[in-house]
Amino acid sequence: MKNRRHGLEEAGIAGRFDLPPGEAAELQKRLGEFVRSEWDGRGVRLIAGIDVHFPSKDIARAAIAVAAWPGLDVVETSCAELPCSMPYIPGLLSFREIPPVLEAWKALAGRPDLILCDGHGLAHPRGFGMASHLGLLLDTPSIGCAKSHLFGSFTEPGPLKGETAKVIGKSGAVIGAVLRTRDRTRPVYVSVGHLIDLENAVRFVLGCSPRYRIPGPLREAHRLAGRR
DNA sequence: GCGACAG
DNA sequence: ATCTTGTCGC
Repeated sequence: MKNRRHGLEEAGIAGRFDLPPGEAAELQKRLGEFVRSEWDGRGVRLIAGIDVHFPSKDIARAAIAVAAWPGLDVVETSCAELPCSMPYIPGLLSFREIPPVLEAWKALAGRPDLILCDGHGLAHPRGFGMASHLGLLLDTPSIGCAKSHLFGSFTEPGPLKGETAKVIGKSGAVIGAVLRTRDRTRPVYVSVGHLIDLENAVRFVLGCSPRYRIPGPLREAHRLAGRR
């Protein structure tokens, strides 16, 4: 776990999203060293839900929905489109989806305190999923909230809202949580992105899901990025 | 070698 | 992710 200064030194390569698969995977391993999984207790007022849609084979459209916490009213939105930098390769999703997200983020008037990502964070083959990649680049606390499993072993959580089960990595460490956000509905997969711990990540995802399986901000971003 | 594989 | 309406279940 290196410090921010080293991160800045690697900024040049850190901003590359069109690398060959092998190089992208190597970069993930290096950048993963900068990820912090501790929450500093900062106050949260704005949560950004981020999602990316592909209106055509080679166009990526990102949408950000900024919601107030804990009320969840959407206070701002932003969208941006860019040509795809890479094809979809399991484990390298961030290299395909982050470019337009960075554009949409720049256009935001407010500065979100927390990012909710449609994908995994530490629960990833190299411990550096999209939520971690984005959180590190934006130096903002981030949470991975995926709709399906990618990496690690887990058991089924109980059937009621709020029940969880651990996701265990190759080393035996807890790398994520399977969380039921609605009674008798498929769970979501929560993991640390950056600058937060798993317990708080689960707490925020649950707090953002008063009614539906998908957290409000993510649901809204998905709707904004989708077909028009 | 075989199966798994975020969006 | 995308191609796509109605329909079954809580």
